[in-house]
Amino acid sequence: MASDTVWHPTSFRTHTLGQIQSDGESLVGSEVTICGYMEANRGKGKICFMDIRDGTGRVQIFLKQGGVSDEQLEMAQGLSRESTVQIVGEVAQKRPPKVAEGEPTPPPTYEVVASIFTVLTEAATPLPLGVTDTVSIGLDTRLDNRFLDLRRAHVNAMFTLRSKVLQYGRDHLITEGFKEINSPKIIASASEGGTNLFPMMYFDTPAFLSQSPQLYKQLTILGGMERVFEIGPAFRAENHDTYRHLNEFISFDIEGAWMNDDDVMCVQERMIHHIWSQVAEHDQDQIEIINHYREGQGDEPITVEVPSLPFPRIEYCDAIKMIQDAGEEISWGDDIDSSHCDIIAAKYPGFHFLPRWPMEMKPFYIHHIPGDVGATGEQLSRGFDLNYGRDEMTSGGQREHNVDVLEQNLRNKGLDPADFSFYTDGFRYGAPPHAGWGLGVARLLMVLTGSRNVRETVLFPRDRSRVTP
RNA sequence: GCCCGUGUGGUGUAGCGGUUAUCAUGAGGCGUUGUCGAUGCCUCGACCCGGGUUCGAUUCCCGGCACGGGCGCCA
Repeated sequence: MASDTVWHPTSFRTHTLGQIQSDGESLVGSEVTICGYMEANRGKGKICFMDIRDGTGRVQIFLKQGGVSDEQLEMAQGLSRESTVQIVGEVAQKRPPKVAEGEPTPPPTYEVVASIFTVLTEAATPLPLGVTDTVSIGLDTRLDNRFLDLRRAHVNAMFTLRSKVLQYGRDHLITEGFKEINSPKIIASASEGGTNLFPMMYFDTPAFLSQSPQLYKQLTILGGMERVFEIGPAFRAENHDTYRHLNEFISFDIEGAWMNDDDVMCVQERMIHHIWSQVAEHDQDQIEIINHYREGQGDEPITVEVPSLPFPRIEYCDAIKMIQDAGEEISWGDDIDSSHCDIIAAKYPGFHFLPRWPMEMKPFYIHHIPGDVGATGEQLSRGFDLNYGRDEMTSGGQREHNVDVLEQNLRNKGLDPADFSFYTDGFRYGAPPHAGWGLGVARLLMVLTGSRNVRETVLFPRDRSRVTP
């Protein structure tokens, strides 16, 4: 729980469980009203111990005959796990658990001795998945029952970290003068050829779900906003089905005026450095929760290693050579696929940029400097990727700001400039050189949390076969 | 879309041409208990669907569906 959070009392509780854990000493003897999910209950007969959990922590409730009514005691003892309860009671120091000879005495912890016990809602049994059970659970079962899966400590920690990552990234960009924007997600035409779009009807007009804020963030730059960013959804109707692809994902996008590809790569590495530093400084508790779970599963613990700056830059030409030297069949102009990325990742296991891709492989809006050619004399672009290990995190680059070149690029891709007039018109009245990138939030979270599947880091993932819940 | 694999209690698993279908977790009951991975005893709960081979199929074969892994695709 963030120490600077102010938890105001609500109609249902005077204190959070986190407050009782952390401020227990000063609360001893005072009456509190608390709420939570019942995680476990022990004891029959004259007493009952109950562990309850809310979004901030866990506390033990002690119920005894005479302390609460017999009816309430019986209800507590027979209550199913994950039922929600409300307790009025007095904070007390827990009796320390028995420790083996020679073991250090644990620090004092606090419990609530109940005087009024109320069941808010009773959970059905059996649970579709055990919130505290140690058995592992298939991802499909978890996603079908995400509302329960999310109650598991390490899953909750993952999404707490996700929130923090977005917060730190946002904070950093704001300190560099970026302003947050929102662009439309219902669009009339493709942002470019290639990617498949989800079609829809916008009243009587055919329309699509947006695959990228690309063209809109550029129009905002042309409008003089100088530096902008957006955290929003992108939709792609691709038939891919892998651990790292989804059909709806959250993209962290920036665009800045008077910048080239090198400049925005620097923005990106500073931002990632800031996020990792902040997590390492403030969120070790969440990392430890995840590691506690990983330990139980026999997985290596994760560590937040703040990457050093600058990130390595491996230009496309050098990457191709590196792959060829490893004995792979690849030639200039080929895409660098996952198995090739493994070769690069062997030498550069962390974050690394891959700048200067061939112009013919990049979309029409990417800038190129005429005469800036690769080893084979082919035109290079000012587009780049950011990878972590084998996985692509980001695509970015400097954008073409000359409208004549832009229209020629469209024609070179077999597209009709007339279809993009809503976009190209923005360049006719003075356009600053500018650059930007789009970062996959879920993929970044995979790196941070050690997840092996992107679905783990998305609350309700949308893949080729899943639209519910 | 292609290739490979898997489908067994609520959950996660073991196993087999004829079994009382294994274990863990869970659920229900009784007892004990300032417990804390509560505990002792008892009980409950499963072979994805359809077809075929066979005296007999959860097991073998075919099809379907679902899921997993890999690839392709992908700003």
